[in-house]
Amino acid sequence: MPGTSLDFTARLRAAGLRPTRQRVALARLLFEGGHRHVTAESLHVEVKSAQMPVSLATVYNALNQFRDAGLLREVVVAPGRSYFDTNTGHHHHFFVEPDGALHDFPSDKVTIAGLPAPPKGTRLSRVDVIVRVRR
Amino acid sequence: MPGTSLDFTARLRAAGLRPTRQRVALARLLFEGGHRHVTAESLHVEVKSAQMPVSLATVYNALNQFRDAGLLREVVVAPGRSYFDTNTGHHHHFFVEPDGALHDFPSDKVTIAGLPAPPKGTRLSRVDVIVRVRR
DNA sequence: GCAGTATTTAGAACTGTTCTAAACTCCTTG
DNA sequence: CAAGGAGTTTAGAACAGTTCTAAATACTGC
Ligand SMILES: [Mn+2]
Ligand SMILES: [Mn+2]
Ligand SMILES: [Zn+2]
Ligand SMILES: [Zn+2]
Repeated sequence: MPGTSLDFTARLRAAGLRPTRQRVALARLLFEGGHRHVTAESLHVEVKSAQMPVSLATVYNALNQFRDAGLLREVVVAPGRSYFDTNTGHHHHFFVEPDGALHDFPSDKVTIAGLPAPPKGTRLSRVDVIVRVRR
Repeated sequence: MPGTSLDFTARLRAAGLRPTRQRVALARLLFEGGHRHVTAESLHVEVKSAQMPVSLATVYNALNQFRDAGLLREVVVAPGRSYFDTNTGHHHHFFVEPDGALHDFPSDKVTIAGLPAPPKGTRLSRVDVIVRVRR
């Protein structure tokens, strides 16, 4: 029976997180469809309107834990608000201002050549490309 | 007499901003040396310790006005804090985590090929490349 | 100099996020 | 199939960064 909470229970356990009612509900919203970009506030609204009340603090806790567990990645594109991205693979973003909408694009067709070497004493961690667009 | 506040007075006036004592002091700190990346808080500390007390609200006002006038550009790389960049030309950034240090690199040696077309109904505004590195 | 508008300022307000500590729940063990 | 205990949730307080308010002050054009 696909789409069941059993999947998420196992997935959370594998990530070292107890599959609580709240985390399973959030994981289902986040992971059962296609890739998503949410903010804490938007996910909180969503989980509340799905007859599944979860406190805002728990939404923040879960997003941070999911990110730390590698289930989500955090995207910083605008001041004062973090996006969480269910697509943890290599990819980049369009950011539509002023809406705040994020759209993925695959990084494998994009070639970035000529990047200088990291500053002395540092190792490369990630390259983010943010293509800002306007209506 | 180079390095005088006269330069900044003229530059502010040209940007449509009255050259007040506070704005001239901030402009001097920002623009008289090489390119810089500051936060409101860091600039506030700096201007205070230069026997030139300016309120934090004024630092925020000035940074936003300088940015709106095209004298600065705002860089968003970390949640909860904005950087302001005196280098308004085309360039990209190394971001050293967890220090929060920003380093410029020129964009003219970097080639980004294969970027997809902007989403329907949007125009390209800017492409930001952030190379995140760790110690 | 004066008038009038722009600017500055301290402090309040606001937003997004984290913290606190008490209540609750999952899970292991007996 | 209890407890018991560690992990989790929660409301609300606290916090950090930023913006707002409205009264005082400083530029500027006359
Ligand atoms: Mn965080
Ligand atoms: Mn701003
Ligand atoms: Zn994404
Ligand atoms: Zn820069």
